[in-house]
Amino acid sequence: MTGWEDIRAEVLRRIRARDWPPGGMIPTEEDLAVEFGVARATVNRALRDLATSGVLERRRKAGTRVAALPVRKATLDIPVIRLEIEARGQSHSFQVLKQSFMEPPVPIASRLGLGPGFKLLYLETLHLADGKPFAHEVRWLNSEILPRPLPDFHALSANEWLVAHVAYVSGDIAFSAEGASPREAAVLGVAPGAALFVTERMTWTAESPITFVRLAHGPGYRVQTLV
Amino acid sequence: MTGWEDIRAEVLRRIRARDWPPGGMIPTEEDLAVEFGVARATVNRALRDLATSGVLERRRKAGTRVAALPVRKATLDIPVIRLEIEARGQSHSFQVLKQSFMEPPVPIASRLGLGPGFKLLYLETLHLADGKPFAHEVRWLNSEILPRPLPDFHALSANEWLVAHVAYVSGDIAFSAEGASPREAAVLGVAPGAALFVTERMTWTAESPITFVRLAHGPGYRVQTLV
DNA sequence: GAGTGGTCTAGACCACCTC
DNA sequence: AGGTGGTCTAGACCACTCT
Repeated sequence: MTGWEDIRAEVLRRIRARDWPPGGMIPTEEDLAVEFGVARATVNRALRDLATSGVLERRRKAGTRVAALPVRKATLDIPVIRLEIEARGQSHSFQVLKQSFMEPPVPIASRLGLGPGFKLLYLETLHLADGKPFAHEVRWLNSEILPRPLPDFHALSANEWLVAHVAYVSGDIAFSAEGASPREAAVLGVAPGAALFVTERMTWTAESPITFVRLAHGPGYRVQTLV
Repeated sequence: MTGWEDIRAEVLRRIRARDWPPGGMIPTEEDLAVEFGVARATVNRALRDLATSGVLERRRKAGTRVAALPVRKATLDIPVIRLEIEARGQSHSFQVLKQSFMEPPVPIASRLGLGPGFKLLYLETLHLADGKPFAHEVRWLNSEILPRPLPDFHALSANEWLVAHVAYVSGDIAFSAEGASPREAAVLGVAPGAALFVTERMTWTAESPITFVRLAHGPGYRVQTLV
C-alpha cells in the first residue's frame, strides 16, 4: 500500500524530525525508490509535489535539498463573486452604477498595452450580499474583441457573461490595501479613507487584453488560504 | 517532440477557440492519447495540471469537462521578509520594539487552541527597507516547544531562526485590509487609520501551535501573482 | 564527463461513480 | 456493471549542470 502520498508523508516526517535538516541534501530518487520498494516514478511524483510547494529544491545533477529559507507557496481560490457570496449562505445581487464608452485613464491603458485614443467599455457595479454592499467593481472591457451581440449588463453580471462567452483567459492578480475614495465610501457605506481590500485583475486572450477589473471590498473581508 | 506541456497547450488552445466550450465534456484520456500519439500517462499529466489550475474538472467515470465557472487557482510565493526586501534591491534591517512573556489575548489563544493561563513569548518587531519602515510585526511564540537555548531575538530575526531551527511546519495565511492603530501609525510613520495590508500567519508542527504572526505593511504594498 | 532529475512508454490494476 | 480517471511499474532516453 505504498503510494506517492505515503512517500511524500514520510519525506515530510523526516524533514520535520530533522533527519534531513534545512539546506541539506537528501538521497537521490533512485536510492529512495530502492529503500521504499517502489518505482522511481513514484518517488519522483512525491518529491516533485514537495518541490512545487516550496519544501524541497531540486536541480538536475545537483540533486535535491531541503529548502533552507522556504518560499512558501500558497494556493488561493479566486471564485466568481456570486459563488463567493453564495458560499457564505447569502444571496448575491448587483447594481450597475455607470456604463459608458470612453478612453481609460493612462495607467490602465498602458497596463493593457493600448495606445492613446483607444476607447473601452466602462462598467461600474456594486455587488450586494443579502442586500448589503459587499464590493465595488470597476471594469474596463475591450469591446473590440468581444463576441456580438453584447448582452444587457444591467441584467447579467459582466463577469459571468465573460466566463461563459469568451475564451479561457490568462491573467494576473494583485492584492493591496487602499483608503476608500469619497465615491467608494458613499457606495459601500463606509467612512472616507476606511481601509479597503482591493483586488485587481487583468485578463488576456492569447494576444489581446480583454478586461481590467478592480474590486474594492469593505471592512472585514479576508482572503484565506490553506498551505 | 510531443511532451505533456505541448498537449496542455493544445488543450488550452481548443478551449480558448471554443472547440470545447465551458461546461462541455472533452474526449477521454485514451482517445486523446491515440489522437496525439502519446501514452495515456502523458495526457494524464497534462489534464491533471489543467485540473489543478481550475481549467478542467475531472471525475472518475464522469469524465473530464471544461470548468463552467472556473474557480481560478492562483499561486502566491510567500517569501521570508528579508528576501522579499532584498529582491527589491533594498537592504533589510529590523528593530525589536518589545519582548515579553505573557498571556495572549483571548482571540489569539483560542485560534492557537490554548487554554487560559497559557503564557507565550511576545515579540514586536519593525522591519526596515533601506532604513525606512516596511512592516510592523507582532508575533506570539509557543516557547514550550522551542529548542533550547533560545537565541537573542534582538540580533537574529525570529522568522529566520525558526526556519532554521524548528521543524518544517504547516499553517494557514490570511490577507486583509485594516486601518492603522495609533501605535502602528506611529511606528510605520503613517496617519492613524491609514489603510494597511495585513498578513496573518499561523503555523503548527504536527501537533502543537508554534507561532502566530501578524504583519502590517504600509501603503503601496502589493501581493502579486501570475496565473 | 558523469550523475541527477525530467519525462515518456506500454501495460496493468484499482477506486470510484454514473448508468 | 462498466467505463473513467488515478496510480504504479520497469525500463529508457534526454537535458541540464556540476565537477
